[in-house]
Amino acid sequence: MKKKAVINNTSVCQVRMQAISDTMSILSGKWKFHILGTLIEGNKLGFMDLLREIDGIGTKMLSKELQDLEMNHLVSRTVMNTKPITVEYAITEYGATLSPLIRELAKWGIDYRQSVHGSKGV
Amino acid sequence: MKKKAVINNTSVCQVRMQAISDTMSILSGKWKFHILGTLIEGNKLGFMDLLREIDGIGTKMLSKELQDLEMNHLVSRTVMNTKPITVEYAITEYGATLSPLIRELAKWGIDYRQSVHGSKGV
DNA sequence: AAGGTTAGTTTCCTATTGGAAAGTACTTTC
DNA sequence: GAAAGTACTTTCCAATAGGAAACTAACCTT
Repeated sequence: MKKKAVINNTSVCQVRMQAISDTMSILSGKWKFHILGTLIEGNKLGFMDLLREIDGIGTKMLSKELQDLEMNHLVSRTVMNTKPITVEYAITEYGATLSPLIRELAKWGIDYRQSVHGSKGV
Repeated sequence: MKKKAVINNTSVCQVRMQAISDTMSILSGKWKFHILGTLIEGNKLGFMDLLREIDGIGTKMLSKELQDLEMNHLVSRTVMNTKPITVEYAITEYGATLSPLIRELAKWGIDYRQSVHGSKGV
């Protein structure tokens, strides 16, 4: 008698799995959450602002990740006609729908630190 | 006059950034959320069960990711003394604290699909 | 003309990720 | 004794991710 997978064979679970893959592929990489988080905090930031805010990121990654996020309509890019050209990056209305997710992410990380340092060993 | 980073220089934001890094490093990789999601759905699953449930994963990755999750106390591993040895993997109480995060992740992914297919273009 | 600011791009290189396949080890069933 | 099931580990390889540094390019200030 062959045992069959029964727990996640329902279409509900298939959809759930797919949904998690979708979200993670859009938000993949080391910097997406940091960029989004920063833009949610401080609306409208220039390229150099972001470079300064996000500790450790380089121009290549920042540029590439911003393009990804723009392509997915999570971030808007506006070229201003200022003296030395500046660009304003901002979170879009759609991008702002990620706020609860990012809040959960940060919340869990903070609780994690506390559970590790507060009591030793969780 | 040098402009300084002002938006995220507060300790609150530093902590937030660190928290996001922590969470993401613990849950990094292609499969962690899938494994956790599956274990949250169906409590207590064997290695082979997980292999069948999680579409596309191989033995190497499943084994490695389970070890990671076990090390972080998110998943428990119990060797049963059955005829052909079986191992029961289950979500821990601590691992279950990730439920809201995973729920948000899935929710956003589902909404994303709808926003792309429902109306074209977000 | 030199140097600084903005906003990137390009190149080169290394480290990590992750998949396929085969191997290990033990036990039960045919 | 051969096959099949459990649960892995190991090896080998290819693709991707990501960092450092240099470079482009336009404009302004001194």
